[in-house]
Amino acid sequence: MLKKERQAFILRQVSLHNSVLSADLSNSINVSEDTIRRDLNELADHGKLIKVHGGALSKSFNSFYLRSDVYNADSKKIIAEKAVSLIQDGMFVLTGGGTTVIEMARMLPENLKATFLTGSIPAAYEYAQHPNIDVIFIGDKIAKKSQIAIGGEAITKLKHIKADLCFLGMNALDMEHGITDNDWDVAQLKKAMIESSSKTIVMTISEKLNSSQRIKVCNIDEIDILITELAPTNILLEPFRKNGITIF
Amino acid sequence: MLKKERQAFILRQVSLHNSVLSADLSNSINVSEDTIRRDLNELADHGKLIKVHGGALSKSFNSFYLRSDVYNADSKKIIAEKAVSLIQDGMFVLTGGGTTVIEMARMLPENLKATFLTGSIPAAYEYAQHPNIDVIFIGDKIAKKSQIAIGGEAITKLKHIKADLCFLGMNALDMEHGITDNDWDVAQLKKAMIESSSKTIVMTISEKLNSSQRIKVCNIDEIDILITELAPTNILLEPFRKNGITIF
DNA sequence: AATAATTATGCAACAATTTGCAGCTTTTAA
DNA sequence: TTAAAAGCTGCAAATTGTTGCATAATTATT
Repeated sequence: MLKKERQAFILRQVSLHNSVLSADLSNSINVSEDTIRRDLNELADHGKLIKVHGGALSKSFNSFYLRSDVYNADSKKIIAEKAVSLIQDGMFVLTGGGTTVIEMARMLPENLKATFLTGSIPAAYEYAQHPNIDVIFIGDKIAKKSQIAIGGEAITKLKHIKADLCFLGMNALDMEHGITDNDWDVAQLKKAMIESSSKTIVMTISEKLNSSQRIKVCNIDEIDILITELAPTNILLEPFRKNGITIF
Repeated sequence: MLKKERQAFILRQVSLHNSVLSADLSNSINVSEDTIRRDLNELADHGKLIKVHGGALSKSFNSFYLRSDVYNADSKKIIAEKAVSLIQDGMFVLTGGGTTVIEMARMLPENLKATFLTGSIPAAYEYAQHPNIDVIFIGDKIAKKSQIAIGGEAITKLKHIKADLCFLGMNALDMEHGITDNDWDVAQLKKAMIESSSKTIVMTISEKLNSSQRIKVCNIDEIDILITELAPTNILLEPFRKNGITIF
C-alpha cells in the first residue's frame, strides 16, 4: 500500500468516525504505529486533521465543539421568537428563569401589555425593563445557584395563582422519564408552576431531547406545547406530537 | 475515547444543562472522577467553563447585569465602603434599591455570611451573586420605575420582619422636613423598612443634603447613622450630629 | 541497467502523557 | 460541630511519542 493511499484511507476513516486511534489504524493497515503516527503528523501539518495523543480527530468535529456557544445562542433566539408569538395582550404569564426564558424576555415586543410572574431574579430584571409589562415576583428566599426563589413560600404562593401560560426552559426531556431536572428545589417549583397554569409550554434546544436527569418534574402528558429550534415537522419531534403535544 | 473527545463531550453537557456533576460525568464516560476533575480543571484553565466544588458550570450562564456607569460613582463607592464596614457576620440586613445600595452590594467581602432582605430586583441580583449571602426577596408586585416591590403585600411582609440594619439610599434629606421622596409607594415602603429595623442607616451623596421633596418618609430623629462621601468632621454634617445622628 | 541519492519504514531505547489509586486535606451540608 | 463528599498530591503502571539509526524501497542520474 502506497503512502498516499494509506493517508487517503486514514482521512476517510477520520471523516467517517470523527476520530481514529493510532493502534486501530496500525492494525487495519498492517504497518507500524510509528508509520501511522508519522502519517498523522504529516496530515496534521497540512491541516487535514487534528492530531491528539493516541490518535487524531476530524477538523469538523473540533470546530463543532469550539463554537457551541454561538450555535446554542442562535437556537435559543429561534425558540424565543416562537415563544413570544404565543403571548397576547392581557395574558398572565408565568415563567421560569433559564437562559432561554431570558432570551424570550428580551424579545418581547414593546407594545405588548401583559403581566409576567416569575421567581427568577434575572428574568424579573428583564421584565422590569419593559415599558408595558407588569411584573410580579413570586416567593422570597432565593437559591444562589439558580437565582430563583425556592421553597414552601414560593410554592404556596403559586397555588393561589392561575396563569394563562407557563413558559419553562428545560434541562432534560424524554418520552420515558418526562421532564427531569438535577436540582430538587427547582423541580418542585417547576411542578408547582405547571399546576398553576392553563397551558404549559416547554422550551428546549433539540439536543436536550431524549436526555434525562435525576429528579422528575412531570410526565410528558402534562406538556401542552413544545418549542424547539427545529422545524415542527422534524422527525425528532414526531414521538412528542403523537403523544398529543402541540409542536411549534 | 480520546481525551479531547471526552472534553468535548463534557463541554457539550455543560452547554446543554448549564451545570454538570463530576460523579455523573464519571459514570457516563466510565473514567475515574480524578480524570474528570483533571479535565474540568484543564477546561477551566482555558476559560471554557467554570469549575466549582463537585462539578462545573457553563460560563455563559452568569453575568446578565452589566455594570453601567452611574452618576457620582466615586462618591458612591466611598459611601459603599463605609457602609460595608458596618455589617457583621450573621446579621439580618434590610436594604432598598438605589445605586448606592447596588454599589455596596458589589463591595461585600467574600467571606461575609449574612442574610439580606430587599425588595429591589437589581439589589437582589447582586446579593444572589455572593457566595455566602442568603437573599430574601420582599414583596411581589414590582414598580417599573424603581424596580422595587411596592404595595400592601410588601409592607405587610415587612411588618413581620425585624432586621438588624436597614440601609437606605436617599433622594433628599434636610433638617426641617426629614427624609422625603417623590414617589408615594416608595415612601411608604421606606417608612415600613425603617420601622422593621433596629438601626436605620441613611446613605446619600452630600449634594442631596438640605434638599427636600414632596412626600415625607420620616423625621430626622428616626435615623441612627448617616453616611456620606464627606469626612465625618465636615461642617456640613454638624447639624445632623447635633441631632443625635452618628456620622460615618 | 547500474549506481548514487533520496525517501520511507521499522526497531529499540528513552521520554512524555495519561490514568487510576491511596492517603491525606479541604469543603460542604446537616 | 461533625460526617460525608470532593479535592489534592505523589506515585506507579500503561500507553503513547520521540529520536537516532539501520534497512528497505523508490527515484534520479549517468
